[in-house]
Amino acid sequence: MGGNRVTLKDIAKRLGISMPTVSRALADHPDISSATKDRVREVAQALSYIPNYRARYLRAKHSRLIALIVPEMNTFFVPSMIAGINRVVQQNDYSLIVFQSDNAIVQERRLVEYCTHLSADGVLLVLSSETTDLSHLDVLHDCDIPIVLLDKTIETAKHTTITIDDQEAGREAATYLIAHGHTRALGVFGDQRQRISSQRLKGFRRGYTDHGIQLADTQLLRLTRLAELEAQLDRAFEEHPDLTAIFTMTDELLVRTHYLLMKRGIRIPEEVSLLAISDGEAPMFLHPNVTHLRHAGGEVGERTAHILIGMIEHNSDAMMDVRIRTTLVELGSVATLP
Amino acid sequence: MGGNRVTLKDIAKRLGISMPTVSRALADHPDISSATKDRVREVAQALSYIPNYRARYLRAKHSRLIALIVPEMNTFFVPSMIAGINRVVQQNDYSLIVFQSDNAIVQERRLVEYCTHLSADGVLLVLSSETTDLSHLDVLHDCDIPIVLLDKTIETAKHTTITIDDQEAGREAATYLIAHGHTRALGVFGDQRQRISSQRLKGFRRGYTDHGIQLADTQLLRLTRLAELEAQLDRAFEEHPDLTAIFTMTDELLVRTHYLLMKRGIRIPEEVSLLAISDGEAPMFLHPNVTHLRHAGGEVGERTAHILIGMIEHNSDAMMDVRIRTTLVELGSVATLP
DNA sequence: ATATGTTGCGCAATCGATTGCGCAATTGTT
DNA sequence: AACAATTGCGCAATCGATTGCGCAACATAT
Repeated sequence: MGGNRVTLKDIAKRLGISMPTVSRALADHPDISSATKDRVREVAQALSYIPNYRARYLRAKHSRLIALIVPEMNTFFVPSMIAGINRVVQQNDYSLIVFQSDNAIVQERRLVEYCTHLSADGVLLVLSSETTDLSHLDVLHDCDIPIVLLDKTIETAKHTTITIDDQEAGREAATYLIAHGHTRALGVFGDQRQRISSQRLKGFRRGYTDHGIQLADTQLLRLTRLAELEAQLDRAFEEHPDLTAIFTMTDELLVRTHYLLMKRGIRIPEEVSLLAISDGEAPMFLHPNVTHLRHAGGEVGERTAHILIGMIEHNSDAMMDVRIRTTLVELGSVATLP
Repeated sequence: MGGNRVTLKDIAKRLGISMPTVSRALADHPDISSATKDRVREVAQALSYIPNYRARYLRAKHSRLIALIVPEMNTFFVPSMIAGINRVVQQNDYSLIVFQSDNAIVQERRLVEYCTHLSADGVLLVLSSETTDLSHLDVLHDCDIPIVLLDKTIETAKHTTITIDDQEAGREAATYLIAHGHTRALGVFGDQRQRISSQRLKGFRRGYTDHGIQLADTQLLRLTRLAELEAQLDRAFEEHPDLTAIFTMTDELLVRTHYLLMKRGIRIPEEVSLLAISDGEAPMFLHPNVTHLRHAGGEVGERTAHILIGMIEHNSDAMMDVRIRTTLVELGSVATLP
């Protein structure tokens, strides 16, 4: 109930001047005398005036709003990625608004459309696992809203994407393990319908073949659901009782694999070494700390945000395909074999 | 560049009818003949018309937008809480927009104000650790925007809050440990300036005194930063070499405590038992699985969202103070002493 | 045939802030 | 003193969609 919001008109009436004058005074326009500006500011303060952004941005073409759509707020990676994005977005006087698609294409579509409703100035999108084509992004293009795909994407020639070089990271993992004598290893990967999973697997396998080692299919776990991990791992241990190392392509897989190793009473790294692609958080609270290829969410977020803001402000629609390199963090989970 | 957005006027012009008619046709207003409606819908489709929400909600008083402000996207709890909120929000045809205050009161203030700019219909707020009074929420009240505080709050008589019964949870933890013979225990708590920390500690201590056991101050760790944990834990083990159980008040503290126990080579639960208040995720990837008082983020989120939407739609400003009960999940980390 | 009711649509105002243009009052120039 | 330039401000239009009201055209009632 209570008094409706204070508007420019209220301030104008109170001072016996016109709305435009008040508007310009608050915007520090040179046409307005400083005496008037002071009086306006004082009254605005007293009435605790709050500008109506809907009205303001009805005229302006921009909204200074950047939207981020993620499949879900995962435990790992996503939080730090959001933090990184947020940092850059705020430094540039934009506001970040975060949506969650619940890994459902229908919701992703709905949210993308909603971004146009809000007239977001730009959109950051981490694709849902259901997304197989990008035609639902056309509306954004119609509205001239730049978009950047990050982390989880699919192949595209039309949109700017920012990922790590997944294949290269997989290969590096393999090379590292081989360099430490682990010729009999196991790789744990996610759903192969996702580019991120298939690329990392591909790189990992190639890393081994490059050194003349063929990995059997049973050495490359492909999980469609996390729940399958235990059974698949059991089988792998049965078929390859002599394996000396395990590589996991994400933190989610890492913590669960680590758990299952503990459960089996396997000592790390004495009996089995462990290597992961990781955000860097989980490796620090697992014992021993896990050697990993660091793929920092914060950095990905920051770079992505910079690029999007560049696109917004320079109105550029040049397509880019940025690959962020991972860095090796050596901790205590990989043993060197003779 | 390129064609600006399609507006009602474009559709009207194309059909030789007026804007209001188009508007009403799209809104399925009874005044409009179904023949006209069909033609309008067809053209709207063809031109891929997208309504401008800024303009629409400039007149309407509401925006169907609900804002959530969290200190940070933590690894634990927050993600599932957001998921829970999102579920209810969407069911009720609102959109959730998430902001992050980075645990800074200045940003929290800025974001609260931004909610008024956006004319959000309601605000959910998890207080930053720096927040000690709630005067910055007055602007929301001025704009008649209902607000609900959740999870991390401070004492307030003015605002609806939803938390778990922190003190009771702390007491239950103590009671459980005592019931299993753990008379010499250690509690690990966060910054005591936060209600959530002080209440849980208070309850835990009281749980022990209720059974005639006085806990020494060195048995109640109060961390202002996570980095202090190792040193404090070391000291505690020195002073209480005979302790048999550790309770951690959050997941963050749990995973790090678990790590430090592993590092010391302490076996759980044979040598030291472990109990936590937890979201339920971390306990499943630590070995052995950790017995905990379940404090599910999803449920908190859902209930909170329901309450806020109720406030929005019934325009009620009745103050509530909801306490959600935790449930005990017994896994393998607490031994029964003789 | 006149009065009354209904159907379908348009006019104009409105939401709150911004902006191009014009105009009066003041200051400066020669 | 006459003219030009500057200063400070207001009028009115604008952004895009919505809504109260009015008004034709047609159907129905008496």
